[in-house]
Amino acid sequence: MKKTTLKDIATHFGVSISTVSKAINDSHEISSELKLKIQDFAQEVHYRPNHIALSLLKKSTKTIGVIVPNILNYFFTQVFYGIEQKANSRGYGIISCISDESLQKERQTVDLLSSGTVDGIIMSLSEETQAKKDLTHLQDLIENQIPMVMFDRVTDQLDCDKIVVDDFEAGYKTTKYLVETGCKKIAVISSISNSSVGKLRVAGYQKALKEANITFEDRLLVKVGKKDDLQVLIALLIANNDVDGIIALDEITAVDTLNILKLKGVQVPDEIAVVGFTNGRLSKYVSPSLTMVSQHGKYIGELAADILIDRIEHDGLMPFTTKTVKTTLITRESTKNIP
Amino acid sequence: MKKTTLKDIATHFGVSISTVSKAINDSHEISSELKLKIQDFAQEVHYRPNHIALSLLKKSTKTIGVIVPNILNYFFTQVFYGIEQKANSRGYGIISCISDESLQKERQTVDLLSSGTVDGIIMSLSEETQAKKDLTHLQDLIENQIPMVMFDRVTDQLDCDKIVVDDFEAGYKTTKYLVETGCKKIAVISSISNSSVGKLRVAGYQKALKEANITFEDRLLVKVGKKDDLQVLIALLIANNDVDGIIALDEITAVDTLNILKLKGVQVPDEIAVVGFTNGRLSKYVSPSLTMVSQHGKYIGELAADILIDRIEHDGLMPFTTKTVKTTLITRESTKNIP
DNA sequence: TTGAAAGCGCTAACAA
DNA sequence: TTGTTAGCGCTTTCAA
Repeated sequence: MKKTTLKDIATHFGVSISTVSKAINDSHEISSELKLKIQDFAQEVHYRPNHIALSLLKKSTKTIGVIVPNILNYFFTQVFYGIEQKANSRGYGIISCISDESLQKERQTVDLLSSGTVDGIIMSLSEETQAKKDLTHLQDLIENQIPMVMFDRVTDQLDCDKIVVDDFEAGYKTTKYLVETGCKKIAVISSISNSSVGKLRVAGYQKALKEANITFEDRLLVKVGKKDDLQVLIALLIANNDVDGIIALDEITAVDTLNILKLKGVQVPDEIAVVGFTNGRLSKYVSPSLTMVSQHGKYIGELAADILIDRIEHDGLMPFTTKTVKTTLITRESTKNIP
Repeated sequence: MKKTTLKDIATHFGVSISTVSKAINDSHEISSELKLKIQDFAQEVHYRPNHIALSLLKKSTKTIGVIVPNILNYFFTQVFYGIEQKANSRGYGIISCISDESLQKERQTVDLLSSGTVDGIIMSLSEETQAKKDLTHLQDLIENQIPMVMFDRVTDQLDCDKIVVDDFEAGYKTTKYLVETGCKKIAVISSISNSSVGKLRVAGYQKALKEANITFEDRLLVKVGKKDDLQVLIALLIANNDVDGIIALDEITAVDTLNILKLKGVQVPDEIAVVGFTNGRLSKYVSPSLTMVSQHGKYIGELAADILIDRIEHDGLMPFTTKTVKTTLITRESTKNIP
């Protein structure tokens, strides 16, 4: 038993297709008697209007495309969740793509989405895209007038709505907090040193240092690559026995750092305080539990969906906006209290 | 500048639409001269065939629907990732829905997907659906001949391909392992006691007990609900000072249990060993690191996608199969070694 | 080598 | 109150 169409119903009743269409859409043009019969029958055979046909006709698919670089990252999972929730509540489905931090896959994905499949796109740039600064695929998108909102990993090169985390302020705030709790030598461990996000956090960190009259030292800015051994880098970092605070720019690094410190017999937070970014599931379960910067992923997702759908529906020659979402510092056991 | 269509190109060259179509599809029917001109132009204006129109024509959307109960659960995230990867590599997009453990949302979602949007569906039942045993929405799906593969939380009531984790064996294996490391009083803490999955794990646990000549005690089977206080339940459980092993049926509960035990000054694993289900990110970062049962989420996702796409493409009156994926016990510090 | 026409499933303007 | 027609963008016979 294949999908029932209007035509099937029409022939069944010996009426025209448009009559059935109208009946099913409860049009006043149809006699209530016929309408009832048709509606009952439609129910019976589980008639569902073909979404594809409607999309073609209306030139609107009621779905939005979402491209995230990495779904296993809790922040992105949260954003994704927020988007799904909000989109759904506003009657949109979402087709989701994971760029896997790869430019090539991002391109392929954009290609797929730009062929009429979605009414708009929400995305965050892949690492590779940010590194290589190749945005042609996205420029095409914008030329083609496909509404897009970018979040978190955005770029100035593109004209569209954006939502960014206030990473500068987050870096600033975090550093300032550490300073206030008495830290004098604060290091940063970054696994994302060539992303816009990473740079902003470091800039905020530097500003806070300056305000506290602490001179920035290059050796305190630790960049870890995929194949670097964090353990070695940290050993090096704390060899002088002077570092008393560490800011890790992602959750895993934060937890790793914590464990390495514990392993080395360093007291956290008394000897070294630790703060991490992304308030995921790990942070509150380790001990000592980690003070973290929450980026409010779910909220960002909801916001992105709202902005995109607003633009799709009321269209809009509204100017593009960039919303900045402030982070929240969630203090736990890995930092000392402000005296 | 809106989307270019075949018609636009046709009028631009003063030829017919079908000519353009053929030219773009590199048909031999068209003179290579014209073909080249058209292809070049198409390139220039970024022509992309409208995916929706093609779907309507071909009655195939090249996308599959995925319904997971809860994306914030690491196991599901992993499965999701596996599906995305595999589907993508086979030329399919995925439209994703989160049922949020709610029957109503699952129904709504199935509704959306069954209107021609997808060529097939991969899903895991929501908690509520399993509890209420209301499967009418899914029966409709199957009647409508929409290929579906269920994973993890499946049901006997539905005739389709299935992938299950060997939860019985996992429960058995885990318990047996604890017994072999010397545990005599093994408790189970279950947050999913009315799911098929939970029941199977407990059954495996009971079998292992029996084989070890340990009588099953009801008080050792702790069911925790959403609003129960785990701390109280555990206090109660270990009041007798005889429990020496705990199996937690999900990751969060495992970590919580571990922390509560540590808080109470219980030595893990010496006094009480702890094993948890779902080898997510938490387990290896807590200390002592947790021995966990890995369900191979990503693999399950890939498998599901493969099975579904095979069925979609070679169609198939092939009989439905149920694949069972064995779990792996990843031993870490929270359990003792087998002597 | 090119084009006309039909049709995928549906809606909407217009006729009857 | 019902039906006819055109058309969304595309492919595919079949005819020219």
